[in-house]
Amino acid sequence: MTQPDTKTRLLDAAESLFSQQGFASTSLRAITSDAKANLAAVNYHFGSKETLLSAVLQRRLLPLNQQRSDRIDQVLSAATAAGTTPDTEALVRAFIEANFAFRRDKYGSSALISIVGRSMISADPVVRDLFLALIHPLINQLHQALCLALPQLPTRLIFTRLFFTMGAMGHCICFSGIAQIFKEDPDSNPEDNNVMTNNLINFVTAGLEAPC
Amino acid sequence: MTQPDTKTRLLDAAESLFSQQGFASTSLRAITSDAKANLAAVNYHFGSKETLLSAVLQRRLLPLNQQRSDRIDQVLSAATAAGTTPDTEALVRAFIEANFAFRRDKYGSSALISIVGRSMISADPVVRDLFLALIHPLINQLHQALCLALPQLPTRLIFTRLFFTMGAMGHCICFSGIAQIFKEDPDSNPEDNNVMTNNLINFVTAGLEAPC
DNA sequence: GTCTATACGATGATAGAC
DNA sequence: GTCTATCATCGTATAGAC
Repeated sequence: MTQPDTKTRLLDAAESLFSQQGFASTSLRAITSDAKANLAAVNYHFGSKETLLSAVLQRRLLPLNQQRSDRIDQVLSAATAAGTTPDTEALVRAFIEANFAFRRDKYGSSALISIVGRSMISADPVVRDLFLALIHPLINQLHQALCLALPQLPTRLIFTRLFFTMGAMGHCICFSGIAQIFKEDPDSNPEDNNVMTNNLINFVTAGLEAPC
Repeated sequence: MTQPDTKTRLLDAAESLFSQQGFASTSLRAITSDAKANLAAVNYHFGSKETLLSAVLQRRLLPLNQQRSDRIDQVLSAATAAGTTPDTEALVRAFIEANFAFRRDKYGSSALISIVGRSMISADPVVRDLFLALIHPLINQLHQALCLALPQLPTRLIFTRLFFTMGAMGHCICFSGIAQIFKEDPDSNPEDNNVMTNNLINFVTAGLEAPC
Protein backbone atom coordinates (compact mmCIF):
# COMPACT_ATOMS: atom_id res chain seq x y z
CA MET A 1 0.00 0.00 0.00
CA THR A 2 1.56 3.25 -1.16
CA GLN A 3 1.24 6.57 0.59
CA PRO A 4 -1.18 8.96 -1.13
CA ASP A 5 0.46 12.01 -2.65
CA THR A 6 0.67 15.31 -0.81
CA LYS A 7 -2.35 16.82 -2.52
CA THR A 8 -4.58 13.91 -1.53
CA ARG A 9 -3.24 13.86 2.03
CA LEU A 10 -4.05 17.56 2.32
CA LEU A 11 -7.59 17.01 1.02
CA ASP A 12 -8.15 14.15 3.46
CA ALA A 13 -6.80 16.08 6.44
CA ALA A 14 -8.77 19.20 5.55
CA GLU A 15 -11.97 17.24 5.07
CA SER A 16 -11.58 15.64 8.46
CA LEU A 17 -10.69 18.82 10.32
CA PHE A 18 -13.22 21.09 8.60
CA SER A 19 -15.99 18.68 9.50
CA GLN A 20 -14.92 18.53 13.13
CA GLN A 21 -14.14 22.19 13.77
CA GLY A 22 -15.60 24.15 10.89
CA PHE A 23 -13.76 26.13 8.27
CA ALA A 24 -12.82 29.27 10.19
CA SER A 25 -11.59 27.44 13.28
CA THR A 26 -9.26 25.11 11.40
CA SER A 27 -5.76 26.48 10.83
CA LEU A 28 -3.57 25.63 7.89
CA ARG A 29 -0.93 24.59 10.37
CA ALA A 30 -3.24 21.95 11.82
CA ILE A 31 -4.05 20.65 8.34
CA THR A 32 -0.47 20.49 7.12
CA SER A 33 0.62 18.91 10.39
CA ASP A 34 -1.99 16.14 10.07
CA ALA A 35 -1.11 15.64 6.40
CA LYS A 36 2.61 15.51 7.25
CA ALA A 37 3.21 18.33 4.78
CA ASN A 38 4.83 21.72 4.96
CA LEU A 39 2.78 24.81 5.80
CA ALA A 40 3.38 26.28 2.36
CA ALA A 41 2.10 23.14 0.63
CA VAL A 42 -1.52 24.28 0.86
CA ASN A 43 -0.83 27.51 -0.95
CA TYR A 44 1.33 25.73 -3.49
CA HIS A 45 -1.22 23.03 -4.36
CA PHE A 46 -4.46 24.94 -3.90
CA GLY A 47 -3.63 28.64 -3.83
CA SER A 48 -5.40 29.52 -0.60
CA LYS A 49 -7.36 28.11 2.31
CA GLU A 50 -10.55 29.07 0.52
CA THR A 51 -9.62 27.21 -2.66
CA LEU A 52 -8.71 24.20 -0.53
CA LEU A 53 -12.27 24.19 0.81
CA SER A 54 -13.56 24.40 -2.73
CA ALA A 55 -11.49 21.36 -3.71
CA VAL A 56 -12.67 19.43 -0.65
CA LEU A 57 -16.29 20.13 -1.55
CA GLN A 58 -15.91 19.36 -5.24
CA ARG A 59 -14.22 16.02 -4.75
CA ARG A 60 -17.33 14.60 -3.05
CA LEU A 61 -20.11 16.89 -4.18
CA LEU A 62 -19.82 16.44 -7.93
CA PRO A 63 -20.57 12.68 -7.84
CA LEU A 64 -23.22 13.20 -5.16
CA ASN A 65 -25.01 15.83 -7.22
CA GLN A 66 -24.83 13.58 -10.26
CA GLN A 67 -26.61 10.89 -8.23
CA ARG A 68 -29.31 13.34 -7.19
CA SER A 69 -29.70 14.68 -10.70
CA ASP A 70 -30.11 11.15 -12.07
CA ARG A 71 -32.73 10.32 -9.47
CA ILE A 72 -34.72 13.45 -10.32
CA ASP A 73 -34.60 12.50 -13.99
CA GLN A 74 -35.83 9.01 -13.11
CA VAL A 75 -38.83 10.43 -11.28
CA LEU A 76 -39.63 12.68 -14.24
CA SER A 77 -39.29 9.83 -16.76
CA ALA A 78 -41.53 7.54 -14.71
CA ALA A 79 -44.18 10.24 -14.52
CA THR A 80 -44.02 10.88 -18.25
CA ALA A 81 -44.28 7.15 -18.98
CA ALA A 82 -47.31 6.88 -16.68
CA GLY A 83 -48.87 10.03 -18.14
CA THR A 84 -49.08 11.71 -14.72
CA THR A 85 -47.43 14.67 -13.04
CA PRO A 86 -44.32 13.81 -11.01
CA ASP A 87 -44.77 13.12 -7.32
CA THR A 88 -43.56 15.88 -5.01
CA GLU A 89 -42.41 13.53 -2.28
CA ALA A 90 -40.45 11.42 -4.75
CA LEU A 91 -38.63 14.54 -5.95
CA VAL A 92 -37.91 15.64 -2.41
CA ARG A 93 -36.64 12.19 -1.62
CA ALA A 94 -34.37 12.24 -4.66
CA PHE A 95 -32.90 15.51 -3.46
CA ILE A 96 -32.54 14.76 0.24
CA GLU A 97 -32.05 11.04 0.66
CA ALA A 98 -28.70 10.74 -1.12
CA ASN A 99 -27.33 13.40 1.20
CA PHE A 100 -27.83 11.22 4.22
CA ALA A 101 -27.18 7.88 2.56
CA PHE A 102 -23.88 9.46 1.57
CA ARG A 103 -22.60 8.90 5.07
CA ARG A 104 -22.15 5.22 4.38
CA ASP A 105 -21.56 5.38 0.65
CA LYS A 106 -18.30 3.82 -0.46
CA TYR A 107 -17.49 6.85 -2.61
CA GLY A 108 -18.39 9.26 0.11
CA SER A 109 -17.04 10.37 3.38
CA SER A 110 -18.88 10.63 6.64
CA ALA A 111 -16.89 13.78 7.36
CA LEU A 112 -17.82 15.55 4.16
CA ILE A 113 -21.52 15.55 4.79
CA SER A 114 -21.25 17.90 7.75
CA ILE A 115 -19.10 20.24 5.69
CA VAL A 116 -21.87 20.25 3.11
CA GLY A 117 -24.43 21.07 5.77
CA ARG A 118 -22.30 23.85 7.16
CA SER A 119 -21.54 25.30 3.74
CA MET A 120 -25.17 25.29 2.71
CA ILE A 121 -26.16 27.55 5.58
CA SER A 122 -22.88 29.33 6.20
CA ALA A 123 -23.05 33.03 6.94
CA ASP A 124 -19.58 33.40 5.48
CA PRO A 125 -20.04 34.73 1.93
CA VAL A 126 -16.91 32.96 0.74
CA VAL A 127 -18.07 29.55 1.89
CA ARG A 128 -21.65 30.12 0.81
CA ASP A 129 -20.77 31.31 -2.67
CA LEU A 130 -18.55 28.30 -3.24
CA PHE A 131 -21.35 26.01 -2.23
CA LEU A 132 -23.98 27.83 -4.28
CA ALA A 133 -21.85 27.67 -7.40
CA LEU A 134 -21.56 23.90 -6.97
CA ILE A 135 -25.24 23.26 -6.38
CA HIS A 136 -26.81 25.89 -8.65
CA PRO A 137 -27.57 23.61 -11.64
CA LEU A 138 -29.09 20.94 -9.41
CA ILE A 139 -31.35 23.50 -7.70
CA ASN A 140 -32.57 24.75 -11.06
CA GLN A 141 -33.27 21.21 -12.20
CA LEU A 142 -35.22 20.44 -9.03
CA HIS A 143 -37.12 23.72 -9.28
CA GLN A 144 -38.28 22.94 -12.80
CA ALA A 145 -39.32 19.42 -11.76
CA LEU A 146 -41.28 20.79 -8.80
CA CYS A 147 -43.06 23.22 -11.09
CA LEU A 148 -44.34 20.21 -13.02
CA ALA A 149 -45.34 18.46 -9.81
CA LEU A 150 -47.14 21.53 -8.43
CA PRO A 151 -48.70 23.25 -11.46
CA GLN A 152 -51.27 25.02 -9.26
CA LEU A 153 -48.54 27.08 -7.55
CA PRO A 154 -46.63 30.10 -8.94
CA THR A 155 -43.07 29.22 -9.88
CA ARG A 156 -41.76 32.04 -7.71
CA LEU A 157 -43.50 30.61 -4.65
CA ILE A 158 -42.09 27.17 -5.38
CA PHE A 159 -38.65 28.69 -5.51
CA THR A 160 -39.15 30.41 -2.18
CA ARG A 161 -40.30 27.16 -0.61
CA LEU A 162 -37.31 25.35 -2.08
CA PHE A 163 -35.21 27.93 -0.33
CA PHE A 164 -36.88 27.10 3.01
CA THR A 165 -36.27 23.43 2.25
CA MET A 166 -32.56 24.04 1.93
CA GLY A 167 -32.57 25.86 5.27
CA ALA A 168 -34.32 23.02 7.05
CA MET A 169 -32.08 20.46 5.38
CA GLY A 170 -28.84 22.26 6.17
CA HIS A 171 -29.88 22.72 9.76
CA CYS A 172 -30.84 19.08 9.98
CA ILE A 173 -27.61 17.74 8.50
CA CYS A 174 -25.41 19.96 10.54
CA PHE A 175 -27.00 20.15 13.95
CA SER A 176 -29.11 17.09 14.44
CA GLY A 177 -27.00 16.43 17.51
CA ILE A 178 -27.96 19.63 19.28
CA ALA A 179 -31.64 18.79 19.06
CA GLN A 180 -30.95 16.97 22.31
CA ILE A 181 -29.91 20.19 24.00
CA PHE A 182 -33.47 21.36 24.42
CA LYS A 183 -34.79 17.98 25.34
CA GLU A 184 -35.18 17.37 29.05
CA ASP A 185 -36.26 13.78 28.47
CA PRO A 186 -33.50 11.83 30.25
CA ASP A 187 -33.83 8.66 28.19
CA SER A 188 -33.84 10.44 24.84
CA ASN A 189 -31.55 8.85 22.30
CA PRO A 190 -30.20 10.51 19.17
CA GLU A 191 -32.64 9.96 16.35
CA ASP A 192 -31.71 7.27 13.92
CA ASN A 193 -30.51 8.62 10.60
CA ASN A 194 -33.33 7.09 8.61
CA VAL A 195 -35.98 8.29 11.03
CA MET A 196 -34.60 11.83 10.88
CA THR A 197 -34.41 11.71 7.08
CA ASN A 198 -38.00 10.58 6.77
CA ASN A 199 -39.14 13.21 9.25
CA LEU A 200 -37.42 15.87 7.18
CA ILE A 201 -38.90 14.56 3.93
CA ASN A 202 -42.41 14.55 5.43
CA PHE A 203 -41.97 18.06 6.77
CA VAL A 204 -40.74 19.73 3.60
CA THR A 205 -43.08 17.78 1.31
CA ALA A 206 -46.04 19.07 3.31
CA GLY A 207 -44.58 22.57 3.21
CA LEU A 208 -44.03 22.46 -0.55
CA GLU A 209 -47.53 21.13 -1.19
CA ALA A 210 -49.29 23.65 1.06
CA PRO A 211 -52.13 25.58 -0.61
CA CYS A 212 -51.24 28.97 -1.93
CA MET B 1 -27.84 65.63 21.96
CA THR B 2 -25.05 64.06 23.98
CA GLN B 3 -22.68 61.42 22.67
CA PRO B 4 -23.54 57.91 23.89
CA ASP B 5 -21.00 56.43 26.29
CA THR B 6 -18.23 54.14 25.12
CA LYS B 7 -20.03 50.95 26.04
CA THR B 8 -23.08 51.91 23.96
CA ARG B 9 -20.97 53.07 21.03
CA LEU B 10 -19.17 49.71 21.06
CA LEU B 11 -22.49 47.84 21.09
CA ASP B 12 -23.80 49.92 18.19
CA ALA B 13 -20.67 49.52 16.11
CA ALA B 14 -20.46 45.78 16.79
CA GLU B 15 -24.13 45.29 15.95
CA SER B 16 -23.68 47.08 12.65
CA LEU B 17 -20.48 45.32 11.64
CA PHE B 18 -21.49 41.82 12.79
CA SER B 19 -24.66 42.11 10.71
CA GLN B 20 -22.74 43.19 7.63
CA GLN B 21 -19.75 40.87 7.79
CA GLY B 22 -20.58 38.19 10.31
CA PHE B 23 -18.92 37.54 13.65
CA ALA B 24 -15.71 35.84 12.59
CA SER B 25 -14.91 38.31 9.80
CA THR B 26 -15.27 41.39 11.98
CA SER B 27 -12.12 42.44 13.82
CA LEU B 28 -12.08 44.17 17.17
CA ARG B 29 -9.95 46.86 15.52
CA ALA B 30 -12.72 47.64 13.06
CA ILE B 31 -15.26 47.84 15.87
CA THR B 32 -13.21 50.08 18.13
CA SER B 33 -12.29 52.26 15.18
CA ASP B 34 -15.95 52.77 14.25
CA ALA B 35 -16.84 53.41 17.87
CA LYS B 36 -13.96 55.87 18.23
CA ALA B 37 -12.65 53.86 21.16
CA ASN B 38 -9.35 52.24 22.01
CA LEU B 39 -8.69 48.64 21.02
CA ALA B 40 -8.56 47.57 24.66
CA ALA B 41 -12.00 49.06 25.39
CA VAL B 42 -13.75 45.89 24.24
CA ASN B 43 -11.86 43.73 26.67
CA TYR B 44 -12.29 46.29 29.43
CA HIS B 45 -16.07 46.66 29.04
CA PHE B 46 -17.05 43.18 27.87
CA GLY B 47 -14.14 40.85 28.61
CA SER B 48 -13.82 39.32 25.13
CA LYS B 49 -15.11 39.45 21.58
CA GLU B 50 -17.41 36.55 22.38
CA THR B 51 -18.92 38.31 25.40
CA LEU B 52 -19.41 41.40 23.25
CA LEU B 53 -21.50 39.31 20.85
CA SER B 54 -23.49 38.00 23.78
CA ALA B 55 -24.21 41.57 24.93
CA VAL B 56 -25.20 42.63 21.41
CA LEU B 57 -27.64 39.74 21.19
CA GLN B 58 -29.08 40.21 24.67
CA ARG B 59 -29.77 43.91 24.28
CA ARG B 60 -32.30 43.26 21.51
CA LEU B 61 -33.25 39.64 21.98
CA LEU B 62 -34.55 39.75 25.54
CA PRO B 63 -37.37 42.23 24.76
CA LEU B 64 -38.07 40.48 21.44
CA ASN B 65 -38.40 37.09 23.11
CA GLN B 66 -40.64 38.59 25.77
CA GLN B 67 -42.93 39.80 22.97
CA ARG B 68 -43.00 36.36 21.40
CA SER B 69 -43.62 34.67 24.73
CA ASP B 70 -46.53 37.00 25.46
CA ARG B 71 -48.08 36.33 22.06
CA ILE B 72 -47.84 32.57 22.58
CA ASP B 73 -49.55 32.96 25.97
CA GLN B 74 -52.30 35.00 24.32
CA VAL B 75 -52.96 32.26 21.79
CA LEU B 76 -53.12 29.68 24.58
CA SER B 77 -55.45 31.81 26.70
CA ALA B 78 -57.78 32.46 23.79
CA ALA B 79 -57.97 28.74 23.05
CA THR B 80 -58.68 27.90 26.68
CA ALA B 81 -61.41 30.55 26.83
CA ALA B 82 -62.97 29.16 23.65
CA GLY B 83 -62.64 25.58 24.88
CA THR B 84 -60.63 24.55 21.80
CA THR B 85 -57.09 23.44 21.13
CA PRO B 86 -54.73 26.26 20.13
CA ASP B 87 -54.27 26.96 16.44
CA THR B 88 -50.95 25.82 15.00
CA GLU B 89 -50.68 28.68 12.54
CA ALA B 90 -51.39 31.25 15.25
CA LEU B 91 -48.55 29.79 17.34
CA VAL B 92 -46.18 29.78 14.38
CA ARG B 93 -47.14 33.36 13.64
CA ALA B 94 -46.49 34.37 17.25
CA PHE B 95 -43.03 32.87 17.00
CA ILE B 96 -42.02 34.11 13.57
CA GLU B 97 -43.81 37.36 12.88
CA ALA B 98 -42.18 39.45 15.59
CA ASN B 99 -38.81 38.49 14.18
CA PHE B 100 -39.52 40.25 10.92
CA ALA B 101 -41.65 43.08 12.29
CA PHE B 102 -38.63 43.73 14.48
CA ARG B 103 -36.89 45.37 11.54
CA ARG B 104 -39.04 48.44 11.88
CA ASP B 105 -39.70 48.29 15.61
CA LYS B 106 -38.63 51.39 17.44
CA TYR B 107 -36.88 49.32 20.09
CA GLY B 108 -35.22 47.11 17.53
CA SER B 109 -32.52 47.38 15.02
CA SER B 110 -32.60 46.35 11.41
CA ALA B 111 -29.02 45.20 11.79
CA LEU B 112 -29.67 42.93 14.74
CA ILE B 113 -32.12 40.72 12.95
CA SER B 114 -29.51 39.40 10.57
CA ILE B 115 -27.22 38.66 13.49
CA VAL B 116 -30.06 36.68 14.99
CA GLY B 117 -30.50 34.77 11.75
CA ARG B 118 -26.81 34.08 11.53
CA SER B 119 -26.54 33.03 15.16
CA MET B 120 -29.49 30.70 14.89
CA ILE B 121 -27.82 28.67 12.16
CA SER B 122 -24.18 29.37 12.87
CA ALA B 123 -21.75 26.50 12.55
CA ASP B 124 -19.53 28.21 15.11
CA PRO B 125 -20.23 26.49 18.45
CA VAL B 126 -19.46 29.68 20.37
CA VAL B 127 -22.03 31.72 18.47
CA ARG B 128 -24.59 28.96 18.42
CA ASP B 129 -24.36 28.20 22.11
CA LEU B 130 -24.81 31.85 23.00
CA PHE B 131 -27.90 32.02 20.87
CA LEU B 132 -29.33 28.74 22.13
CA ALA B 133 -28.94 29.82 25.74
CA LEU B 134 -30.93 32.96 25.00
CA ILE B 135 -33.74 31.23 23.15
CA HIS B 136 -33.97 27.96 25.07
CA PRO B 137 -36.91 28.91 27.36
CA LEU B 138 -38.90 30.31 24.44
CA ILE B 139 -38.38 27.12 22.42
CA ASN B 140 -39.58 24.99 25.32
CA GLN B 141 -42.65 27.18 25.74
CA LEU B 142 -43.47 26.94 22.04
CA HIS B 143 -42.89 23.20 22.05
CA GLN B 144 -45.37 22.68 24.88
CA ALA B 145 -47.93 24.89 23.15
CA LEU B 146 -47.52 22.98 19.88
CA CYS B 147 -48.05 19.69 21.74
CA LEU B 148 -51.47 21.04 22.77
CA ALA B 149 -52.20 22.15 19.21
CA LEU B 150 -51.13 18.82 17.70
CA PRO B 151 -52.19 16.16 20.25
CA GLN B 152 -52.21 13.47 17.55
CA LEU B 153 -48.42 13.73 17.10
CA PRO B 154 -45.66 12.40 19.38
CA THR B 155 -43.96 15.18 21.32
CA ARG B 156 -40.57 14.03 20.03
CA LEU B 157 -41.71 14.43 16.44
CA ILE B 158 -43.05 17.90 17.18
CA PHE B 159 -39.69 18.84 18.59
CA THR B 160 -37.90 17.56 15.51
CA ARG B 161 -40.21 19.57 13.29
CA LEU B 162 -39.68 22.65 15.42
CA PHE B 163 -36.01 22.13 14.77
CA PHE B 164 -36.62 22.13 11.01
CA THR B 165 -38.69 25.27 11.48
CA MET B 166 -35.75 27.06 13.06
CA GLY B 167 -33.56 26.02 10.15
CA ALA B 168 -35.99 27.37 7.57
CA MET B 169 -36.48 30.54 9.56
CA GLY B 170 -32.82 31.24 10.10
CA HIS B 171 -32.09 30.63 6.46
CA CYS B 172 -34.94 32.92 5.47
CA ILE B 173 -33.92 35.77 7.75
CA CYS B 174 -30.31 35.60 6.85
CA PHE B 175 -30.22 34.88 3.16
CA SER B 176 -33.48 36.04 1.63
CA GLY B 177 -31.38 38.23 -0.62
CA ILE B 178 -29.52 35.37 -2.23
CA ALA B 179 -32.74 33.71 -3.32
CA GLN B 180 -32.33 35.95 -6.34
CA ILE B 181 -29.05 34.29 -7.23
CA PHE B 182 -30.74 31.23 -8.67
CA LYS B 183 -33.51 33.15 -10.31
CA GLU B 184 -32.99 33.81 -13.99
CA ASP B 185 -36.17 35.88 -14.19
CA PRO B 186 -34.78 39.31 -15.16
CA ASP B 187 -37.63 41.35 -13.69
CA SER B 188 -37.62 39.59 -10.35
CA ASN B 189 -37.73 41.94 -7.43
CA PRO B 190 -36.75 41.09 -3.88
CA GLU B 191 -39.76 39.68 -2.12
CA ASP B 192 -41.56 42.05 0.15
CA ASN B 193 -40.98 41.34 3.83
CA ASN B 194 -44.59 40.55 4.57
CA VAL B 195 -44.93 38.27 1.58
CA MET B 196 -41.82 36.36 2.57
CA THR B 197 -43.00 36.13 6.18
CA ASN B 198 -46.38 34.75 5.15
CA ASN B 199 -44.76 32.29 2.76
CA LEU B 200 -42.56 31.05 5.59
CA ILE B 201 -45.49 30.76 7.99
CA ASN B 202 -47.51 28.78 5.45
CA PHE B 203 -44.59 26.49 4.74
CA VAL B 204 -43.73 25.58 8.32
CA THR B 205 -47.36 25.39 9.45
CA ALA B 206 -48.03 22.78 6.77
CA GLY B 207 -44.85 20.96 7.77
CA LEU B 208 -45.76 20.93 11.45
CA GLU B 209 -49.31 19.73 10.75
CA ALA B 210 -48.26 16.95 8.35
CA PRO B 211 -49.68 13.50 9.22
CA CYS B 212 -47.38 11.24 11.17
C1' DG C 1 -13.32 53.80 36.98
C1' DT C 2 -11.81 54.82 32.11
C1' DC C 3 -8.86 55.00 28.77
C1' DT C 4 -4.24 54.70 26.12
C1' DA C 5 -0.19 52.60 24.50
C1' DT C 6 2.08 48.61 23.75
C1' DA C 7 3.32 43.84 23.45
C1' DC C 8 2.51 38.68 22.89
C1' DG C 9 1.42 34.42 20.44
C1' DA C 10 -1.05 32.57 16.49
C1' DT C 11 -2.96 32.99 11.97
C1' DG C 12 -3.10 33.12 6.45
C1' DA C 13 -0.15 34.28 2.98
C1' DT C 14 4.09 34.80 0.14
C1' DA C 15 8.92 35.26 -1.69
C1' DG C 16 12.94 32.91 -2.70
C1' DA C 17 16.43 29.16 -1.97
C1' DC C 18 17.12 24.42 -3.10
C1' DG D 1 7.79 20.22 -5.44
C1' DT D 2 9.26 21.32 -1.11
C1' DC D 3 11.08 24.06 2.53
C1' DT D 4 12.60 28.15 5.45
C1' DA D 5 11.98 32.71 6.59
C1' DT D 6 9.18 36.52 6.92
C1' DC D 7 5.12 39.58 6.74
C1' DA D 8 0.69 41.91 8.16
C1' DT D 9 -3.19 41.09 10.92
C1' DC D 10 -5.76 38.82 14.35
C1' DG D 11 -7.68 38.34 19.58
C1' DT D 12 -5.99 39.12 23.95
C1' DA D 13 -3.56 40.93 28.01
C1' DT D 14 -1.40 44.35 30.93
C1' DA D 15 1.04 48.41 32.71
C1' DG D 16 0.31 52.93 33.65
C1' DA D 17 -1.82 57.77 32.75
C1' DC D 18 -5.77 60.53 34.08
